[in-house]
Amino acid sequence: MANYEEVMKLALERGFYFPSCEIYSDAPAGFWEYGPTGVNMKNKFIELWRRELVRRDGMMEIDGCQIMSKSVFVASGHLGNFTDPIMKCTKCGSTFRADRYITEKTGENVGERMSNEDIDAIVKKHNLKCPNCKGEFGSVSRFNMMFRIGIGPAGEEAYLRPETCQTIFVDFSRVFKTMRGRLPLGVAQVGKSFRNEIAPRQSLLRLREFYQAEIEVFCNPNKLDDLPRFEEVKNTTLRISTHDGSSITETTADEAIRKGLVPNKLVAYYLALLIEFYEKTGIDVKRSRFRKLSDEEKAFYATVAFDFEVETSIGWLELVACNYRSDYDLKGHASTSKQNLEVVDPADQTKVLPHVFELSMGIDRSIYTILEHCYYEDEQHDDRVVLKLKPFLAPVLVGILPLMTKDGLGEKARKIHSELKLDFDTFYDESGSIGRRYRRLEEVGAPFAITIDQTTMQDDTVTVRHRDTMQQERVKVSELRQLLQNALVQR
RNA sequence: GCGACGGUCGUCCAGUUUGGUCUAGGACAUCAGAUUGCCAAUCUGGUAACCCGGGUUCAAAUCCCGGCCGUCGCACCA
Repeated sequence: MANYEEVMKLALERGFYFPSCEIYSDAPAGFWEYGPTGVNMKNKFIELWRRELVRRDGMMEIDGCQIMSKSVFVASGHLGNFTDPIMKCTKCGSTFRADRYITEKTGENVGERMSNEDIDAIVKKHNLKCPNCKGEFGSVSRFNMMFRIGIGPAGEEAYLRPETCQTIFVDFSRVFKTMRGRLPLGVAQVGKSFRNEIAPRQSLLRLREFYQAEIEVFCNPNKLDDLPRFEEVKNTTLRISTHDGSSITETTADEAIRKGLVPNKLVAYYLALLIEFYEKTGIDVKRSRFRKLSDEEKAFYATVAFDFEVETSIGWLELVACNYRSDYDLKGHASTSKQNLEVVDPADQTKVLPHVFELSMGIDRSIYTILEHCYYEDEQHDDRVVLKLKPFLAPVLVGILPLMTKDGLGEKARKIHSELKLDFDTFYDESGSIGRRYRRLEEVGAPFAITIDQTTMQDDTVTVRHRDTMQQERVKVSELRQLLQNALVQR
């Protein structure tokens, strides 16, 4: 079983990801870049997401801006709810969430939206001191996790979006009208989001700038169990856990509804699509769960929430937040923008403000988890490191290796390479021993290596070596294309 | 953001205690050549690093200060 350090080492050595601005000593934490292999794999991950979620369910994909006006975040609640009151000890510098600390110590109810002055007053009244050093607290200040941006010469207030979905909400009305939408309608988006985390940590797992793949399903709240396509997934297994993770119930989607574990068909349907998607990424879904969040854990906009979590070497890792956001967002944007965001449900010609169920996926965390779950040390063969990536996620699909360069094998291999390289991710390598070249390819997860030898010169066949088994078979050059194509389609 | 510990070739490590032979060493990786010709072989040669900035000193990888980053703990995680 791989651990975080081994994955990290592989990522650095093989160009999956590495720290941003690393040649400068003032490079801030929480920013990482994808290298050649990483970006290739990420693109393929997104393509799989498109195939298995967006196309499968007939969703519409948009690509919105990362900088959005202040009003958006007034409406979304991020400017109000996303600012935490913080107080700092003047002596030892320890910082605390003011509202939580006071409530815990005094039982007084301190809302996040209480003014700084009022909170200061409560601190004075109870004569609260720093629990670490008994020092005095300074006055309360605010910490907002959003990055503020000044637009144009006037520095007009705007923000980098803290979640991609806000562009979906503000675009919803136009997309629905112009694309002839019908509820329930999924609107999807891949892009970057930005959060000024206090303590970014563990490379791809908690970033300040990160990729999300979000799906917002707009639905008629009165028809959450009216979903014929639920039949497609009714037998799909869902693993649902209590909020503390103490027990996991494994049931079909159908049964999960009957047992009351999932509130309705719409939610069950999308959880099922999600788990079917993750199964195809190569993540071990037996080590996953949909954890039902308690009221305290839920985001401010969510009424029902499941976190899709996967077990990794550093514990359970949240990959997707599945929130039933009700009409929180559209209502907020409707009232702040003074636009009517209701739509007509053609089935009964009634107007309705759609509710939203979202699948908010962390791409970077998913990439990390795939790497960790696919990392394999083969003890049978000198502890060779193999990334058992699915062919359709592998940065290199096939390595093309002449056994040696003389006797025309090099030319022959380059010819085969040029016939394949436009349609497949290939890697040509003629340097060093054949064994070394095989091992290098395994480390970036290449499922196949084809070797050109003397026999090739006689009968136009090559050996195809399979990454996981190291088995080889002899294949006609003319059949390579079909073989590779089949591997990509296999799911 | 606080505290503890740490930061040397792509990776891992030696050197720091006691400043001087460090013009920074090794292993693996990588590149070139030779050799072999189906599983990290061998030989030869090469590329390649003291996190950044200041200070102390005749002399700093080594000591001091500040910053940045990392790991862990606390806190945080819409």
